[in-house]
Amino acid sequence: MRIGELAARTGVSAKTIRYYEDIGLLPPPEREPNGYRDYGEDAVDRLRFIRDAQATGLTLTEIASILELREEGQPTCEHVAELLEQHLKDLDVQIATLQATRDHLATLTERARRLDPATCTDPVRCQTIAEATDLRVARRVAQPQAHRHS
Amino acid sequence: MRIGELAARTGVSAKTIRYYEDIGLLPPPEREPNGYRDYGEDAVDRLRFIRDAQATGLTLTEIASILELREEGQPTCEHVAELLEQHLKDLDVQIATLQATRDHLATLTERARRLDPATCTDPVRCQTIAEATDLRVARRVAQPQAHRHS
DNA sequence: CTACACCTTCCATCCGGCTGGAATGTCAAG
DNA sequence: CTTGACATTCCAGCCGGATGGAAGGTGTAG
Repeated sequence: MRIGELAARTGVSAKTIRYYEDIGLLPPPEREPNGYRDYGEDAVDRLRFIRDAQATGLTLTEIASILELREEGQPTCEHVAELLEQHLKDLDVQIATLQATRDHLATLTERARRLDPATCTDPVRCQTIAEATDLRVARRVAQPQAHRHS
Repeated sequence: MRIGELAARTGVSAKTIRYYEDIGLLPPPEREPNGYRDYGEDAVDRLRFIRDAQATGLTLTEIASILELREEGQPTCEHVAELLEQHLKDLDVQIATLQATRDHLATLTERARRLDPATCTDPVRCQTIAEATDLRVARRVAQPQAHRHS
């Protein structure tokens, strides 16, 4: 498939896909005779894996190492294994923190809800927040396959 | 207390504390006659809250809005409440995703561990990863109060 | 033919979140 | 008094992770 289709199917922009290739996160795909990139099904999996791993807080560089390990079935390096184990520990901590902060936020939310919502004095700020929220959701939540596709 | 002590007690650098003040995340503290910032105990709480909230994926701008809500007991804006509720939903999704990816990574880790660790061929990369790991831990995990304090 | 969607590369820019460093001030200890 | 640790402001730069846009090639449909 071409880059556009891959983008549509993963929710990752063509721009970003090329960028991932540049930084070594995606292997250079075959090219059609005209020079267009030609991806196989595996690229879809790989991109989804990247998105998920990214959502857990791994950097793109770290993800690249993991993918190397995954694809070669080879230990590129002892440190990759350590990285993974460390990250697992981090994840457990993070999950716990999330739960705790979730509760904290829940309290605040309740309070917010009990107060008069008509006193919005700063529409600019509000707008900013609304946008930020959208962005955050878009960038962090793993898209199954459907997406608002401009 | 002065900025240095606050930094030591929270694990947030003095530099970063001033930066937070600049962007409105921390209220400008009192000043000693000599101009030095003079913080109260609440600053410690506030910084810890910021770190936790940040660990859940909120941006600093979003955190600023929440803190405003928290401190004024006022609904700055309807959208802040929406932000919080949305974020709670996000958190639940995120926690689930983390668990799932955690398992995925655990599998990879096991695989990594079963393979020969002696074949490390790319020390530069390894170094990078090691550093990245340190950074990641430092920046994301909420410090209780102890920390490796350069 | 030409319009149009789609692809290519390349280079610049943006954003969030810091961080470094210069130039200067304050103050307690030796 | 000077030295040293700490503080101040201000401005520049960095990193990760993209994103924008120019300038151009391709290929099918009308």
